[in-house]
Order: sequence, then structure tokens, then C-alpha cells
Amino acid sequence: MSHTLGIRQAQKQKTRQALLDAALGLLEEQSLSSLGLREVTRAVGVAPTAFYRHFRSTADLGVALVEEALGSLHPMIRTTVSTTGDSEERITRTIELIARHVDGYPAHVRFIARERHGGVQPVREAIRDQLARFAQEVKDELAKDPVSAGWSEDDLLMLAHLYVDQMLITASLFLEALEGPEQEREERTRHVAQVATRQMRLIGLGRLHWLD
Amino acid sequence: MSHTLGIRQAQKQKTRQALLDAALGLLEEQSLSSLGLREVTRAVGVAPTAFYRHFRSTADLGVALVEEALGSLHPMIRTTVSTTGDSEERITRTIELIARHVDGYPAHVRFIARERHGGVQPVREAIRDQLARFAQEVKDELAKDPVSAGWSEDDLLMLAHLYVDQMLITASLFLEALEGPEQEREERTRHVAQVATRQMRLIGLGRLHWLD
DNA sequence: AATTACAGAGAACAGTTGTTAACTGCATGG
DNA sequence: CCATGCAGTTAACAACTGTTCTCTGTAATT
Repeated sequence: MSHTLGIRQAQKQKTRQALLDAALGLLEEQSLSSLGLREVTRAVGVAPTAFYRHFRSTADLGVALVEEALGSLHPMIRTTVSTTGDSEERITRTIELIARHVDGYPAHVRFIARERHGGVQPVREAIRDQLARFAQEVKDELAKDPVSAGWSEDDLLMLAHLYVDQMLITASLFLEALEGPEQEREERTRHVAQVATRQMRLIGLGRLHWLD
Repeated sequence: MSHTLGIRQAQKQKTRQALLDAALGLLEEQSLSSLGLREVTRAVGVAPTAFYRHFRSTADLGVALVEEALGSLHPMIRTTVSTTGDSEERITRTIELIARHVDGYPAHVRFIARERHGGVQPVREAIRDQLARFAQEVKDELAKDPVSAGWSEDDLLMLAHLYVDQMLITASLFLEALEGPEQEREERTRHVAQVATRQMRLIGLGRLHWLD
């Protein structure tokens, strides 16, 4: 499947990844629209002009970051929302997955939450497209559930979007809890999980009675 | 109630407002963290140093913008979520109010959506505080509704947050529709309204069956 | 073994930035 | 009416920005 890269290409990808990592780090305290190309290269320890060998601009780098942050998430979503187990079990599993993901990739989560409505159009569009894909996938999983019998395609999609937005909000709240003072962290995390669980439960109830 | 300002104070407030307006305009195409103070003063036609007579920094200006964008919105929220009319009527009224508000103050809405998770901490906090106030107020209105009989305070607040977040997402979607090409605008607006209405309806259904 | 392709370095450019200091003019309060 | 306060100006600063052109070393190709 994968072709072994030459020394040349391998080194190039290494610097490219270093640029992405450095940018992600710098973006913890600012938005993409204020991220300077020199700032990034300085953090990596490479000449400013080297940047152009990998990206046309910081906006271009931002789009690559969207791919890195969301591109590999699709299978995870699919399997999590999948229809095994009862609804309460599915909710617990989903919330836990979100918490774990935020824990593992806080900078990626922050980046997406920040730039979803951020000041750089191409990045906003890239995020919007990925989220729309997520919604589609969630819709497909929902459709398999017997509870969805009799639902129109439109209604399935509107519910899927509700779920996706809810998951993003929850992720952002987990992140805030994570960034706060250490001693409050555990309690705040528990609180976020509890609230999010009940919100999902309420949405699930609405779903059950949709066709009344 | 209001004291007539002297010529001096009046002129000062005028330039201050001009700075806020100019900033809001410039923020349509970038984030606050990349907004330069010189950029703002240049747009107003005033010396860069004049900026310091009104704000300590652009972050400070951002906090003032939060106040301007959300501060005056509380009475509106209260009356809209108030318990007159049946639930379907209330939903229609709310969605229409959001659409009208986005139409009247698109730049404010964009600013809030953008900076809620933006790169400037004090601004994020100011927005978070205002939204928490909104949630409290929505909770108070929900508590008056007979449907809320038997609900715990915590559950009322979690529902209120769900509503507030939903309203913000809807506002942001209306804004996107508004920014798109003129010919698609009407249809996209209608579509956003339709989806948002059904999501609110579904949440309302979940609310009705919460105590089952 | 000779040639090419190309990732990265280096230097220089014109513009921009936030912040400081010392100033000017005028509305205000005594 | 005069002295003070203060919104806004002017000038200058060191530091920073994105982008260009030229160059170098070396991996890859022939």
C-alpha cells in the first residue's frame, strides 16, 4: 500500500510536520488570522523562506491542520454512534469518547472550536465541510436504528446536525475544564460529563416521541 | 435619569463609538487577536495615540464590544422565552426574533460567534459570563412554566444552556446564509429557519417526557 | 559519473506594528 | 477670567512582518 519514501521526501515531511506542530502550539494563545509565518519558522528553527516550500500561506497551513484534526476522526464517529447497545449505554460511551479525545488532542480540539467561526475563510469552509461529512455519517448510522422507522431524510439530517453540534459544544466545555486550575479539573470534568449526558438523554427522548 | 453630557464628554464618547464601529467593521474579515490598534485609528481618521484615551488595548476594546453586543439583549431574551402562547408559537417567535436580530446586527453576531472561542482570553471570559447570565434568565422563565413542575434546578439549568447554545448556533447559521450569494439568500434563510424550528420542537418533546 | 531537482539558508526590501514623550488647543470648574 | 484637565496630535523608536532574489548542498535521476 504505502511506498517507502526516499531520504529527501522523508526529511521534507518531517519539517512539514514540525511546522504544523509548532503552529498548533502557537495557536493556543491566538487565532490563526494573527499567526505569522516567521513566528512559525522561528519556533521550528528554520529559515522563514523554508515555509514556502510547504505552504502558500498560514491560511493554507490552517487548512492542513483541519485535515489533521478532523480527517482521521470519521471511523471513530461511525463506530461510536453505531447502533449496538441501548440508548443510555450509547450516550455514556459517546461522552466518554469525547472526554478521552479532548484529553489526548487538546490543541486540535481548541483549533477546531476556535477557527470554526474564525477570521480565515478557507479554514472555516474546510471545517464546515468536515462537520457536514460527520453529520452525514451520523445520519447514516441513525437510519439503521429501528427507532428511525418512518423518519424522513430531512429529519434524520436535522437530528444528526443537532448531535454533531452538541458533541462539539461538549468537547469545548471539556477543554475549558482541562485548562482550568488543577484542583478543580476533576470536578469540572465530571460536571461537564453529567450535564452533557442529560442533554443527550433529553434529545434522545425527543427523538423517541418525534412521530407522535 | 440621564445627565446631559458636556461638549467635551460628548465628543469623547463619539470618538469612542467611532473606534468601536470601525473595529467591528474590520473584524468581519479577521479575528480580534490580529486586530491592530493603528488599523482601527486609521479607519476612524484619528491619531494612533488617541486610541489610548479610550482603551488600554485591543483586547480591552473587545470586552467593550461584548458589552455592546450582548448587554442590551437581556430584556429581549426574557420577553421572548416568556411563557405566553403554546410551545409551537413560542418556537416560531424565537426563531423569527433570532433571524431579525441577525439581520439587524450581523457584525455583532459574527463578533460573538467568532470570539466566543477566540484567541483573546478576557473577551472569551466576558462572552462566557454574558451567556451564563442568559442561561440563568432562560432558566428563570422556564421555571415559571407549569411544564417544569417537578424539575430540579440543575435540570432546568442544563435545559436552559441547551437552548442558549442552540440559539447561538442558529444565529450563526442565519449569518452564513446572509453572507452567501444574494440569489440563494432567501432559500437558505428559510432552510435554516425550518431546521432550527424542528430542532427546537424535538428538544421541546424531550422536555415534555423528561419526567417519565 | 555527470546532471538535474529542490529543500533550505541568507540577505535585503519596504511596510507595518505598539509604545513613549512632549506638544497643542479648548472646554471646564473655581 | 484665569488656571487646570484632558482629548487628540506629532514625531520618533526599535522591532517585527511577508516576500523577493540569489545561493548552496545534496538526494535523485540519467
